[in-house]
Amino acid sequence: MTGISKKKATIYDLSVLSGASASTVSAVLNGSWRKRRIKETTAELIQKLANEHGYTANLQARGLRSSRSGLVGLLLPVHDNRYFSSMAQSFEAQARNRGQCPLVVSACRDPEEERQVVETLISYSIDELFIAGATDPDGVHAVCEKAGLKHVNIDLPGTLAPSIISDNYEGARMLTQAIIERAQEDGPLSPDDVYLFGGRNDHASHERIRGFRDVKRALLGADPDICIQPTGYSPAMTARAFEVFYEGHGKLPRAFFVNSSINLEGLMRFLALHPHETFADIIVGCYDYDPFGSFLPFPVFMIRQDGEAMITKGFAILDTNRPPVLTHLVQPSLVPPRTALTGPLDALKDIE
Amino acid sequence: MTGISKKKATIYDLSVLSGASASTVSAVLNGSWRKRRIKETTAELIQKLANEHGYTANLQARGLRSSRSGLVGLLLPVHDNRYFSSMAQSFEAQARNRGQCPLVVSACRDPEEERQVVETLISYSIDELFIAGATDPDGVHAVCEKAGLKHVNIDLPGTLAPSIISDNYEGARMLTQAIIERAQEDGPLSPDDVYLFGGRNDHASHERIRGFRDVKRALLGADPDICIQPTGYSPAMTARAFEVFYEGHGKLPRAFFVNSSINLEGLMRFLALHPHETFADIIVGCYDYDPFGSFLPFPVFMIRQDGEAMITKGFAILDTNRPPVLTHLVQPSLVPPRTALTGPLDALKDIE
DNA sequence: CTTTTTTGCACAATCGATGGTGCAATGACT
DNA sequence: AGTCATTGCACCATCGATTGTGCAAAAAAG
Repeated sequence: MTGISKKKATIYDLSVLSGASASTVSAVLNGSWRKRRIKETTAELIQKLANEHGYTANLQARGLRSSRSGLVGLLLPVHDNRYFSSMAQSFEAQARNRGQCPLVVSACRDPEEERQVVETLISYSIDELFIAGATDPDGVHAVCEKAGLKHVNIDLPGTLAPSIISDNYEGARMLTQAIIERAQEDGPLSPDDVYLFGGRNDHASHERIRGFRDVKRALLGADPDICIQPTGYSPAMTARAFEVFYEGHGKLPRAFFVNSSINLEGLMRFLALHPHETFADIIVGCYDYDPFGSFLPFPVFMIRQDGEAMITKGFAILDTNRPPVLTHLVQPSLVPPRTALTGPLDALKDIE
Repeated sequence: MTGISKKKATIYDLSVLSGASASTVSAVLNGSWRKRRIKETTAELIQKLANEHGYTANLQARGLRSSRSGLVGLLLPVHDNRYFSSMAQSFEAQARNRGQCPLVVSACRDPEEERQVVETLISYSIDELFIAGATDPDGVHAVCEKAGLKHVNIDLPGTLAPSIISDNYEGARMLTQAIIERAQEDGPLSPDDVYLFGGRNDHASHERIRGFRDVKRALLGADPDICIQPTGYSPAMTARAFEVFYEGHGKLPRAFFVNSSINLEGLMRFLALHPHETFADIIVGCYDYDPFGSFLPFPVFMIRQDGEAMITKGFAILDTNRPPVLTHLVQPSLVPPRTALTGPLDALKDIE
C-alpha cells in the first residue's frame, strides 16, 4: 500500500453516503436537479459529499448513455509546423471556451491513416470534427457520414462537406507580386528569374500556382513551365530541387515562391550546405508565416493564414443546422520581411 | 433522408445477423475467441459480417467495462512551439506503434488548468499520462495518484513521479561556452558583455542559469547578477527586456543566452523595431532548436533537446512495474549556426 | 453402449451514468 | 373529511461491450 487510494467515487458511492438514490445523485451532479424537483437541501448535501470525495463523473459512462461525449476533434496532417500548431492552439482555446474537450490528432498526410484515426475518434463518440489539411477529405467525409458525425474541412476543401480555406489564389497573387516588385528594385527581371517550389496535387497548391502564374504573366509577360517545381510537402525533396537548380545554374533563382513553411525548411537544408554569402541577394516568398523565417538573412515575404478565423468559422458552421456544402474563403495577409506577429501564445497569462 | 445511414452496428446487431450470441460476437471481434474455444467457421462468419457492416467497437463501452481505454495522454504547456510540437509528433508515432491512441492537450502553463485538464483525461479513463513542461508537476501528480493513473514527467521534473528531463546544466554549459568562444574570436570579452534572457522559477531555468554562470565565471572570471534577466516565458516580456537594455546601452550585449525559442521570439519582436544592421555582430545562444532560428542573420547556437528520446524513455518507464521516483537525464546536443536538422517530419511518407 | 472429456457456445452480471415513469407524502381547497 | 395538485424522490431499463460460469452436444475413452 503506497498510499494509492481506492478507486474513484461513483454516483453509487455518493448514493450510499447520502442516503439518496443514484438517480438523484446523478441529477444533482449534472445540473438537471431543478428540473427533477430535487429539494435544495438534498442537492446541497450531495454536492458537499461530492466535493469531499473529489467526485468527477466518468465521462465514458456518460458518453455511452447519452451518446454525446463533449469531445471535439481536430485532425491535422502534422503537428510539427507553426501553421498547424498555432491552429491547434486556437482550436483548443475555442473548444474549451465552449465547454467542449478538444482532441488534436495528426494523420501524417496518409489517406488510410486519416480514415483510421477518424474511425477511432468516432469510436469515442466525438461530437464534432475539424478535418484540417486532409489528403483525402472526401474519404474522411464518407467515414463521418456513416457515423452521423458533423464535420467541416479546414485548409483543404472537400466536395461533400462545408469547407473553410484560405483564399490561396489571392494570397499567392499578393505574395508573387511582392517578391517580383521587390526583386525589380535590384534591376530588370526576366520570367525565368522567378520560380515556385513545393506543393503537390492538392487544391491549395493548384490555387497558389494559378495565382503565381497569373501575376507572373501579368508582370513579366510569361511563365515558362520549368519555373514550377512541385516537390511535394517534404523538406528533403524540396532541398533536392534547390540542389538540382543550383547544379544547373550555379545559383538560385533571383526570386522564388515557396509553397509552405515545410518547403522552406528544405531551403534551410540547402543553405546549410552552401556559404550563405552566395545567396545574400535572393528574394523569397513563403506561403506560411513563421516568426523566425521572417528574419532570415535575405528578404522573406510571408503569407499569414488566419487559422484562428478558420476555426471560429468552423464552429459557427457546425452550430448551424444543415450547413450547405459551401467553400468559405478566409483572407490571408501578406507579411513583409522582418515582421514579428503576435500569436495565440500571447493570450496566455505568464505570471512572472 | 439525405443518405444519413442508420446508427453504427453493435455486437447485438451482428449477434442477430449471425445467429450467435452477443458474447460470442464480442469474443470474435476482440480477438479472445480462441481462448474461448469458438469454432473457426463461426469466427469467420462473424468477421465477414462485421466487415460488411463496417463494424467498429464502441470504445466508450469497452473502456467503461474494462476500465482500460487504450488512450495515452500528453499534456503540453503549449502547442505552438517547435520543441513541443515535435515532441507531440514523436509521441503520436510511438503511441500508435504501441497500439494506443494518443491524445495531445495543452494547458497553457496554468497550474489550475493543468489539473483540470488531467481530471478530464482521467474521466475518459486514459491509461497513461506524459506530463510535459508542467508548471506544477506535483499538483498534477496528486490528481493522477488519486485516480491510480500511471504517469511520468517530461522536461520539468517533479518530486513525486519519475521524471525525464534534458541535462539542462550540461546543455547550458555547452551553449554558454560556444557563444563566449565565438564572441572572443572578435576580440576580448568582459563579463558584462554576456547576458542571459528568459526563464523563470522552474527547475530547467535554474539549471540553465547555473550552467551559464559556472561557465561564465570559469571563462570570464565573473558574472554580475545584472547579466541574468529572467523574463518568464513570454515573447512580449522578453522583447521588453531587450528594449530596456537597448535604451540603457544603445546596443544589445555582445553575446547572450536566450532561455528558449519562445524567448527568442521576443528577440524577433525587438529586432522588428530596429534596423538589423545595428545588430549584425551579436552572438546568440538559444536553448531550443528551431530550423529557421538557426539561419538568422547573426550566429545562433542552439541546443537541441532530444524530445524523441525522452518520449521513448517515458514509455519504457511506464512499462516497468513500480518505477522508482528518479530523474533521468537525457543529453541535449549543441547545434552550430546554420544547421538544418531532420526531425520527425522526415519519417512521413510523401507520395508525390 | 455407457462414462468421461472436450468442444462450442449462451446466459447474465457488470462497468457508471441518464432519464422516463410512477408512487408516497404533503399541502391546498372545498 | 375527502379530493386534487404538487413536491420529492426511488425504481428500472438502457447505452455497448467484457467475462466468469454453466451446460448441452459431440467426441473420445472404456
